[in-house]
Amino acid sequence: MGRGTASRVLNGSPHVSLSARSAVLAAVRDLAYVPNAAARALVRRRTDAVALVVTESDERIFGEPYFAAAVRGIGRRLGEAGLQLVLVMARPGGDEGAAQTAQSFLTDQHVDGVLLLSLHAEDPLPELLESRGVPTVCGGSPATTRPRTVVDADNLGGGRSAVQHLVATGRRRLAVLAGPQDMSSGRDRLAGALDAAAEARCPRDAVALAYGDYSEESGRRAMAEVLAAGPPPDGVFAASDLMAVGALRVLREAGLRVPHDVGLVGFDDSPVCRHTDPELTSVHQPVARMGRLMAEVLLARIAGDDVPTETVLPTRLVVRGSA
Amino acid sequence: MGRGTASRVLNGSPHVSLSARSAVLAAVRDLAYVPNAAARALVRRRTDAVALVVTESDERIFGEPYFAAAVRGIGRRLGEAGLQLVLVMARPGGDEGAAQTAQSFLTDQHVDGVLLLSLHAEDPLPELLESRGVPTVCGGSPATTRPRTVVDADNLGGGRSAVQHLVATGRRRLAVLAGPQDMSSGRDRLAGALDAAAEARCPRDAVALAYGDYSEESGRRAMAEVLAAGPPPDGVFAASDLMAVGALRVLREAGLRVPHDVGLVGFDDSPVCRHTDPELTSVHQPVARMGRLMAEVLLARIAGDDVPTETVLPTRLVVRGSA
DNA sequence: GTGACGAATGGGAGCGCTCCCACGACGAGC
DNA sequence: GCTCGTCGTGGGAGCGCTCCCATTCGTCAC
Repeated sequence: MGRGTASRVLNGSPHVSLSARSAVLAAVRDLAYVPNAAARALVRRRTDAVALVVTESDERIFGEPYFAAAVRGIGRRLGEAGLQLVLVMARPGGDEGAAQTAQSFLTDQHVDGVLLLSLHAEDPLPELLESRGVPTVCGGSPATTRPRTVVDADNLGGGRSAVQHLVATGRRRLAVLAGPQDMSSGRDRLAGALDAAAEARCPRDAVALAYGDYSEESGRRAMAEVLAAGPPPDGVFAASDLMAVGALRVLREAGLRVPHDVGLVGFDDSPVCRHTDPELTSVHQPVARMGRLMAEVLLARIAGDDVPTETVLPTRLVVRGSA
Repeated sequence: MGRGTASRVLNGSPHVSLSARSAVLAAVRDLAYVPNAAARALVRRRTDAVALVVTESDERIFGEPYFAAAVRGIGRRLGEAGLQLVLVMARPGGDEGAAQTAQSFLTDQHVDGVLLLSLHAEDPLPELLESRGVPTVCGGSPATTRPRTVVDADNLGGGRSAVQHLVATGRRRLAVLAGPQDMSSGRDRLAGALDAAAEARCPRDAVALAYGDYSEESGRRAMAEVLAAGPPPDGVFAASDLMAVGALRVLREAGLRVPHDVGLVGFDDSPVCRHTDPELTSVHQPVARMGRLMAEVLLARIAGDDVPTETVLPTRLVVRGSA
C-alpha cells in the first residue's frame, strides 16, 4: 500500500479501487491515524483556514450584535467551501508582544486569507497584510486611499434616509449623535445625515452635533452634551442603536417624550430596537449578507480571481415607534 | 550564510555573532522574507496557537458578557506565553460539513491545545480530542465522568449562597429559575439552591421551579410559568443575570415590586446588574480568572506537566438593591 | 493473438524549516 | 609550540505530506 494511494483515499480522489479504499480506511481506524496539517499545508500552500480579525475591545466585540451577524454570514459561506473560520482578537489595549504574536500568526501563512472588520483609521494591518501577499478583504473602508478590497454598507445613504425621515415627519431642530470619526462608517453616516439636512434647507450650524463610539454609554454622553448646549432638538439621529438607546434614556430623564417631543432614529436595526419603549426606528444594514459577501470575495481572491475593489450593499430605513 | 545561522537569528539564539545577525536581518528586510509556519510546525511539532471552542449559537456567544471576560483572561495568559488564541465557533445549528471541518481543524494539529467553554452534556468533542491526543481543558465540567482537566466556578456554593441570602432576609416562598440541565453549571446552581432551601427547612416541593437556557427570553418565560402555577413567590433565584432581568420585567408587569414584594438574585454579576432598577443582587464568579487559569493549565498540559484534574474557583454573593 | 489504451498503484522528489553534528578558528594553559 | 577547550558556523537529515511520473495490470478492438 503506497503512500500515494493512501493520500488519494484521504483526499477523495476517484482513481482508487474499492478494495484499496476500504483497506486504507480500516488502517486509518486501527492506527488512529490523524493527518498532519502542517505537512499538508507545507506542500499544498493552503491551510484551508481563514482568519477574521476584529480590532476592538472584547467588550465591544461581545456586546454588539453586529459582530454576531457578520460572523454568521462569514461562517456560512466559508463552511460551504470547506474552510474553517477562526476569530483573532487584536484588542488595541493589548501589549506590544501580543500584537506582534497576532501579526506573525496572520502573515506566516497560518491562514489562507484574512477578513478585517471594524477598522480604525491608523490600523497598519491592511497595509502590512497586502504587502506580505496575504489576501485580505476589509469590511468597511479603511481610511487610506490605497486600492483595497472592500465590502461595505451604504452608510452615506443610510444616514441620509434617517434624516430625510425626520425632516419628512416635521422635525426641524435636528441633532446628530455621530459615531467615531476614525472609522469610515462613522464619517459616512454623519456625512449622509448632514447632506440630507442641507437638502432640507437646514443650515449646517443649526444641526446640533456630538460624538460617541457607538456604545450606549457614549450615546448617553452625547445626548446629554446636546441638551446642555442649547434648546432641545425635536429630531435625533444616532449613529448606532446602542447610542440611540443611551439617548432615549437621557431624553426621558430630561422629561422629553419620544416620539411626541423628539423623533429618534438609530442605525443597525439590531435586536435591541424591539426591546425599547417605544420601539426604535432604525436604518437596517444587511450585516449577515455583508459577511457572506466578504467571505465570497476573499475566496475569489484566494483562488486568484479578479474581484471588484469595492462593493457597497444597500441600507434601508425601518420605521417603528420612535420616529 | 548557512540556513542554520539564519534560523538561529530568527529564533533568537544567543550563539550568533553580531555581524552574522545583522547580515541576516538585512537580508530578511531586502527579500521581504516571511517564515513559513507550516514548515516550522512540521519539524517543531508546535504551532504556538491554541483554539478556544465555544459550542453555542452566535447570538449567545456575542450576547453574553461571560464570554468576553473569559476570552480576556485566556488571551492575556496565552499572550504572555507568546501563543496566539483563535476562537472557533461550533454552533449546534451548523450543518454536518461545518462540524466536520471544525473537528478536523482541531485534531489535525493546527493548534497545540484546545479550550472548551460552555459544554453541553452530549458534546462528543472532549472525548474525541483526548482520544486524538490533543491537550484539552474544559471550562465547566462535562457531564461524563471520564477523567478530564476541568476548571470550574463553585456553582454549587453560589446557588447555595443566593438562596441562603433570600432566606436570611425573610423570604419563605421561594422560586428557582434554573438553567439548562444538560450543563453542569445549570445543574450545580440548582442543586446548591435546593440544598440551601432544604437546610432552611423549606421542603423541596414548596420551592417553585422552572427552567430556562440562561437567556433573558427564557427568564421571562420561566418567571411567567411560576406565576401562573401558584401563589407568587417572595424570593426568586435566577440561574443567570439575563434570566433575572427577564424575570424582573415579568414581575413588574404582574404588579409585584422588587425588592419590596419579591427578592430577586441573579448569577454572574455581569455588567447588566448595574443597569436594572433596582440594581441586581447577584452571585459573582471570577470569569476572567477562570479564563486565565484555563490557559495556565493548558499551557502546563502542552508542556507535558502533570496538572490537577479539577480546579474550582470560589463564587461570592454581591448584594445590591434587588434582594 | 497482438497491440493499444486507460485505470490503479507504487514510490521518488521536494515543500521550508529546525535540529544536531562536525568542522574551523581562536585563545588559553602547559 | 602543542594540545585542548570554546564559540561560531555550515550543512546533512528528516519532519509528513502531495504531486507526478513510471509501471503494471486488465480490457477491448481488430
